[in-house]
Amino acid sequence: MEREPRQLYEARAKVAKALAHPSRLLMLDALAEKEMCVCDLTDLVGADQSTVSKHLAVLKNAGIVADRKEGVMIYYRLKVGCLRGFWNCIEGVLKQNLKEQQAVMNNL
Amino acid sequence: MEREPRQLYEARAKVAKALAHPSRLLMLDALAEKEMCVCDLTDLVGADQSTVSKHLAVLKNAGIVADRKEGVMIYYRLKVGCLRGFWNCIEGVLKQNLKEQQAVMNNL
DNA sequence: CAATTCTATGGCATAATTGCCATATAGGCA
DNA sequence: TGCCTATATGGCAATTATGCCATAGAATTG
Repeated sequence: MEREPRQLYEARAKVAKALAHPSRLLMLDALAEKEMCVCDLTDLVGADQSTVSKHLAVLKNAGIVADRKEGVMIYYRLKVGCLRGFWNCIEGVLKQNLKEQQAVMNNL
Repeated sequence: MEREPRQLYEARAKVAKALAHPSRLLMLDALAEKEMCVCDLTDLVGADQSTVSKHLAVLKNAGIVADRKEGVMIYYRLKVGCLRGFWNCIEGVLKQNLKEQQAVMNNL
């Protein structure tokens, strides 16, 4: 039962950190449908363009998205297909937690 | 194409934040095999016991682990089954990224 | 009860993240 | 060339995360 090297967990943590922000998760959800330029994503998120640009840099650096230049605009696209299923599973668990908590409240 | 409410992304971000630390990921990997007490996890991680306790509180608060008291000891167990598959997928993507980067380096 | 062990919490210093402003860079167009 | 648009980056202040120490609480044992 060898534990895997610390390096692996730092790599994973980098990905998890990139996911750990509501605006970035919102953008990823949008990018799951189609690629979008920074201007589109800026409208979507409703933050300063420089802020969105930095968020995208985080996602790109983590390997979660890729970009493509077309004229002046830069289009970002999702590179990872595991997110939808992952969040479905997580949300299932959290919903179950809620039910259990409510059951406790009701003295079940 | 309604976007889901901001609340959802904050809930997801909370889970992602809980995952965003190498020590916590190491513990989760260990807990995937069997439940462990705080003392076991403290040995595993090699940090101060109070630090490990706080990490566990983060995981518990995010709904990722649950605990059980037995005498003086508190056993933590994994509550979420999606992690193994998620990291497999992520690591597959990252490995692919590496290959592509190397190909670029070799002027393919 | 006293002593010991296991775990959680408060407090604090350090480090990392976040978001905006200002500015730089680059492409498109007159 | 000059101007406009789209994007990225530097810098800074405010917030949040991290980790250790000291300590508190709870169960066990003598």
